[in-house]
Amino acid sequence: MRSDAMAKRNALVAAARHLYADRGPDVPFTAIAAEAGVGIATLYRHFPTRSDLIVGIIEQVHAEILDCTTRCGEEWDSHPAGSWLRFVRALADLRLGALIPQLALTALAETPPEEAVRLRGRALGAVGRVLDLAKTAGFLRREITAVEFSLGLAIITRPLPAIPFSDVPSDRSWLIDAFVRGVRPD
Amino acid sequence: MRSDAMAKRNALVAAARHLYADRGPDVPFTAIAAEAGVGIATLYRHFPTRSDLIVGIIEQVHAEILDCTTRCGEEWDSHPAGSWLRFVRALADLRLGALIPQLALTALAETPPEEAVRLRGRALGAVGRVLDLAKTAGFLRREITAVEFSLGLAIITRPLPAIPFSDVPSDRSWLIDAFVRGVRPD
DNA sequence: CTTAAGTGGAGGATAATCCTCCACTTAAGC
DNA sequence: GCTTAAGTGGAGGATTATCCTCCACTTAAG
Repeated sequence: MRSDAMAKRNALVAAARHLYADRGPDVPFTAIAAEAGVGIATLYRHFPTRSDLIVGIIEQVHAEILDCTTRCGEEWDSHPAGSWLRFVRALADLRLGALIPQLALTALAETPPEEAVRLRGRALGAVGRVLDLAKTAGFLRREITAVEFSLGLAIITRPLPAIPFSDVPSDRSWLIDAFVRGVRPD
Repeated sequence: MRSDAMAKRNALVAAARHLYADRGPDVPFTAIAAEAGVGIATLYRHFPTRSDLIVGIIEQVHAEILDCTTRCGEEWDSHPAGSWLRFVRALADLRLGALIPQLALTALAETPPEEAVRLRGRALGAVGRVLDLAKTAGFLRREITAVEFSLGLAIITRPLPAIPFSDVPSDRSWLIDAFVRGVRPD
């Protein structure tokens, strides 16, 4: 693949991820191409279908999740409590919630992209290993599974549509902290 | 208003509320009319614009919120802890989250319907009064506001699109319970 | 310099919803 | 019953939006 083509491919994934989070699952292809600063034909060349594009995003997110779990595993022994909090916050920062409708889309596609399913499985496994550490350390109730935990975090970081009531807080770190406290054993 | 007209109006609000929760903010008018078992003309007669329909839903939800706060206030003195838990769960059962995109829609409308703004204010006030009881009783951190609390509950009860991974749990009461624990003072 | 990979964006094809219009139905009062 | 005005259904033209192909043009890389 030519180097300029690769750069544009990456720009497209980034643009798509950003717009999906911002505007929901129906962003027109033209908007994604425009955001990436390329023509529509380029988008179609790299990602013939929406599914292909979403798989591209999932690959990127998958790599970031593995980063989080790896870093957490390395830090764990020296500062378990700090590691745990950082891990949850880092996972929250990935804004997994923005992907919820996209995951639904891929899963509902005629041909469920097995690449996406594989990556999902690996990410859940890695998160599960961190959760085991947390359970042993007493930071997390034993009955909470990796799917539940990740989905919970995704739900509370899911982007809201713009709600122009001035009193609606945009910062959600208090909710994430409440989540961390709420999943602790009594 | 003729009695049959009134019945159809109510059916339309119920149908719209149900479909909005199920299918998101873009449900076509034809689907709402069909769900309510009436013709499109009837929908347009009662609710000339989408905003009117949404205000209708908000009126219904508003009444239900006041029910919750009133009941909670009456029970409070005999069983504070039980009242509090029931209140939060009842509020969660209203699935306020399903309204999030609709609220955004009304607020973004050219003419923000002041009726909706008024009802929102009253509901927030009533919830705030219950939260004050809870703060005094030590169930809730003092710094959490009525808007934050309601939004938090809305966020965690917001409907997910259908995600056909068999391991995704549909029950969310564990999240609500974690929320209740998470908002307690240390 | 050559050339094949890569690109842009106009525009026809397709799809979906909106919302009006008017002949028909029915509740409710007499 | 009968009258009548409120209420109703749903077909279909108007409008809007996105999809996705096509081909002449550009450019990286040897």
